[in-house]
Amino acid sequence: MQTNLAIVPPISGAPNFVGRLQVISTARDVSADALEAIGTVQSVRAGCGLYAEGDAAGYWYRVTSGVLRTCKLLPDGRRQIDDFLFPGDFFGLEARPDHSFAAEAVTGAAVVRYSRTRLDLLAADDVCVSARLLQLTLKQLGKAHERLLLLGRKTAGEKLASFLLEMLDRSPALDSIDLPMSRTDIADYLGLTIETVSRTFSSLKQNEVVALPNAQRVIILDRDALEELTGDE
Amino acid sequence: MQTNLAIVPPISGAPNFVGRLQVISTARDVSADALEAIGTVQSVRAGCGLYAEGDAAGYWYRVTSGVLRTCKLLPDGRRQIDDFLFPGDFFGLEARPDHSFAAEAVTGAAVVRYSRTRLDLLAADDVCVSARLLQLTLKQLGKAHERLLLLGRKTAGEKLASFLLEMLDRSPALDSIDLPMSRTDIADYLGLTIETVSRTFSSLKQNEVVALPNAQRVIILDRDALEELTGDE
DNA sequence: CGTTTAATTGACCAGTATCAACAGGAGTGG
DNA sequence: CCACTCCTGTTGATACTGGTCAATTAAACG
Repeated sequence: MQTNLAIVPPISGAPNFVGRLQVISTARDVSADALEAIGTVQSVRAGCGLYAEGDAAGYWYRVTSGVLRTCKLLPDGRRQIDDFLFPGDFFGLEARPDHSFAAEAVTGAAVVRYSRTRLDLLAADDVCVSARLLQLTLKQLGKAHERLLLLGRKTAGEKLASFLLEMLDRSPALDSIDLPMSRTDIADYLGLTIETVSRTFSSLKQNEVVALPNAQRVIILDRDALEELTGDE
Repeated sequence: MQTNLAIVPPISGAPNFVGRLQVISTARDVSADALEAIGTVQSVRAGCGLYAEGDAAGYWYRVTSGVLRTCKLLPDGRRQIDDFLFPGDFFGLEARPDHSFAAEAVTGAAVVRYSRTRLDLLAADDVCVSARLLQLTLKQLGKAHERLLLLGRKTAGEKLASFLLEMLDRSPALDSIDLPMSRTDIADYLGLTIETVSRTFSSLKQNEVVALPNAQRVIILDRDALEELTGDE
């Protein structure tokens, strides 16, 4: 899917770590300026890991381009994707000293990373920074709770409908989506198998709720129907 | 199960709101003191709601006694319990101006509540407070992610084993649990039905992993076996 | 083009849900 | 004190959603 996939192994079990660093500074206000001053750019190839579960959580990240995923694994290989991360999203800040989940690039991606210790110093100094961190974390918590309901109580059809509307929200287009992730990723995000995801897509196509010119592209034909199908009224 | 259940309707759909207020102050350090100074005690009867989904999120709460639950509902009545809250736990802080989930008492309970606006003022003033808020929120986020894996990828047996070990951690005893919540609550916490929860309990009893003198009491006979059964090694 | 990988589709199966009956306590009233 | 009722939990029979295994198609890459 990506031109560089052949160079580095895109296996999620043991991802490669690739990066190149460079200082940037995109000032907006005082605290944003202070924050940007400690950030360095890092790029990750498609399929590569940024960090693994259990790695030291020394940095906090913001996506500048591309898409990443955070995920957890059970010892027997079952996987749960916690979140897909799009440009503008933050991730990697955790309560414990090491990461409780892995972060991997879905497509080629670039992130800005901030040293956790310097971030803590900044937060200790500037109330605006700490308030912003809290706000962002609370937003993530709210999203996680929404997903608990999805995973615990929704049917396959409701899960996929919710997913498509979520992706549509993040899509530049109003009525179409270009899915950057594979069916396997979607399945592991929704707590389903790839076959069920595929079948549910086919059913949406059959019922003319969406059109599927190819596996990546989704054209929303009937947004109202899709919203009905989410289960949350 | 509770003596006052007959007095107030314990229906989760439309919970009653009962409370009584009183200023307290349990100082430890400067910021804890400042925090406690703005807290008021409120008590909630078993089965009653503290707030509903959609209510203004004007307060932040800490449990002092009893057990509560936070939950979300789908329009057709399906319910997902986000968390059970025990003494010492905090809840109710959210990104948006109103609550995205309801909070209800499982048993008779007492909470301390802090005005959100006064909390924000305190956090803006005292870096210790904001750091503590962030730390607590990050811890909650970590727990939510753990639960995503449970709901998305674990089997009924693994879910119940994980649940029992979680409850054991919070239990005063080392090898027994007194479950404060009903089978329905456990089912809605684990994304199962009450029948499956009951059957899985019976199977654990059959295999002599636990003993069940009555529906509330669980005696752990084989902790190692229970840990094996969680799926996360 | 041939090769490889991802996605779809089909047949069948299993885990969990659903529906229903039954058992065990707790509270109520005679 | 003993039925009687109500409520919660357990157990059984059966159904169905979604999983598993396998074959096929489609797309990507050299």
